[in-house]
Amino acid sequence: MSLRIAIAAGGSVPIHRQIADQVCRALAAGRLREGDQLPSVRALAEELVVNPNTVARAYADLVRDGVLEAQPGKGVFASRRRAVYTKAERLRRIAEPLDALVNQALIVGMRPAEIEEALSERLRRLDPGAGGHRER
Amino acid sequence: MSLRIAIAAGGSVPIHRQIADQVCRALAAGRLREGDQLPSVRALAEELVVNPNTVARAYADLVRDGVLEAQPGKGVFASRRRAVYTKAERLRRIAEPLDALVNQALIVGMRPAEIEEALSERLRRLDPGAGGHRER
Amino acid sequence: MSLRIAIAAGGSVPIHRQIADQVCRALAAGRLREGDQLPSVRALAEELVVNPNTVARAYADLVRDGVLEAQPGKGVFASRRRAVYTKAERLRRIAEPLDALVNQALIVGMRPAEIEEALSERLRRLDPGAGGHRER
Amino acid sequence: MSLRIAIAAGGSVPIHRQIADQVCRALAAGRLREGDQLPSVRALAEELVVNPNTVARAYADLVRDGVLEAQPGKGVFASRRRAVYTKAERLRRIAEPLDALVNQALIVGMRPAEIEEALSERLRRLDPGAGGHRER
DNA sequence: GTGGTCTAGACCACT
DNA sequence: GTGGTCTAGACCACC
Repeated sequence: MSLRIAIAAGGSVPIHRQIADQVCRALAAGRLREGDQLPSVRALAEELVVNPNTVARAYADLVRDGVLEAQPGKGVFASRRRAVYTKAERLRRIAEPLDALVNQALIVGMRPAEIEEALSERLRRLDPGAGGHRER
Repeated sequence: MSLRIAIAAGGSVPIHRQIADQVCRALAAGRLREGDQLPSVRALAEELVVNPNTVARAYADLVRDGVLEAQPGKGVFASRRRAVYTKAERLRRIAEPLDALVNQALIVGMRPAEIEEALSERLRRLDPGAGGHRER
Repeated sequence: MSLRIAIAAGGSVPIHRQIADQVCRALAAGRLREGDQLPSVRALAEELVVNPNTVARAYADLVRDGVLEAQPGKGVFASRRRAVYTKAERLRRIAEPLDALVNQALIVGMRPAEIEEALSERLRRLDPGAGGHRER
Repeated sequence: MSLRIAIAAGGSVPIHRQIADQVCRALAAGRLREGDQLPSVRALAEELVVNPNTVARAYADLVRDGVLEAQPGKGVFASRRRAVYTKAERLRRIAEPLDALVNQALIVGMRPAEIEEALSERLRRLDPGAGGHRER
């Protein structure tokens, strides 16, 4: 399965958010294309060893945001209308997590160069490979 | 003394975290210097229209991280000696917000180089001159 | 599972600190092992006849120090990977209780050798034959 | 004056406790002998740049414990009846700070050998000469 | 006046 | 059910 979703149970990020994020990333990386059908709620829940409610919640959030489309009786599909942001809009949308990162880094005493290095290292480990978080 | 702390009530970020973050930013920006006294728990609580407990928690968290020092009966002060972690521990402590940033950036369609540029720009705006020299 | 936590109400040590300390001791003594689930906040609060907030604070402090891990909706668990400080930071973090011990020992008339012996004896009683650190 | 009291303002130990502790240590080290007169509350307060109330509190606590004796109109003197503890009693009296030290050390990840080394180092930096007049 | 602790009770998000 | 947050109000120790 090309979704390659990994759940990090130890962290503080809600599981439904992790699923939603990684679906979006699969979409952005091209592993999931417009119109593709996603695994059923129950199938994905079983694969991830997670409560079906949690998967349903993730799908519902994405449908609400227009990322996915639900066709009752058929399944859930990647939406055909993908949002495209201007550069300014992209920057605005990452402003909050960016601030959070910088703040936390300053608290633990990191210098700017070290923060940039940490980001580079993190991006290097991305690839089309599995989703970011370590597994437990 | 104006720390210019603003609370975003609607957001999902806890109030005590918002306070702590903005104290750190004031420290990093030089608006708050080592040894400076912070507003009292009660005063800041009244100014922000927030429960004193919430401010106390923000302060307590920063004291635990070595950013502030509390002298009961006197007040709370910006610490001189910042806590020192090993590099591995520093990385561990920013892993979560770093992942959050990368996730969000990928979702909105940013490429690695653009993410790094956004971070650099953010850091440049933060740094008042790297060593105590402000105002150029 | 019995953590055998006992609260000394009359003393000057805060309750949340007593709880945190005894969780650490259970961890060091092997009564609590990595990955084990701890009693829920509400359950432990009821058992100790203490406000849930107080237990929550003890748990939260240990989570911040990397001793425990909290999974909202699931429970609190003993962490696998302990926080790592530099040696200097470790010394800084025990400086205060170390001074308190030496002060008290000198007050009651103990000589250095006797203090060291008391510590050795205390450590021996703590570590039941685990002739070293535990590794994963 | 041979009391050589030093106040650490940054720590969490109350100032009156610091004063009382160091009077006891001066007594244990022989720098202060039975029957000696102590500096007046106001004199010591001025010397330490501390509120007189704080010094008075320290003296009062020591009088209550029988370490000092107050002679109204004359001053405060080191008590002639110094308590002598059996070894078991000494151990009992340091049990609490000893536990606090061990707990904190375990939290920050120190191994037994490292804790003992830290104590030795701390003791080495002490005033030598219990019962003598040796000054540093 | 200051910070620190504890209680009580409420609400939220997650599973 | 779980943990997390916030409010309200009280009490304490310290300076």
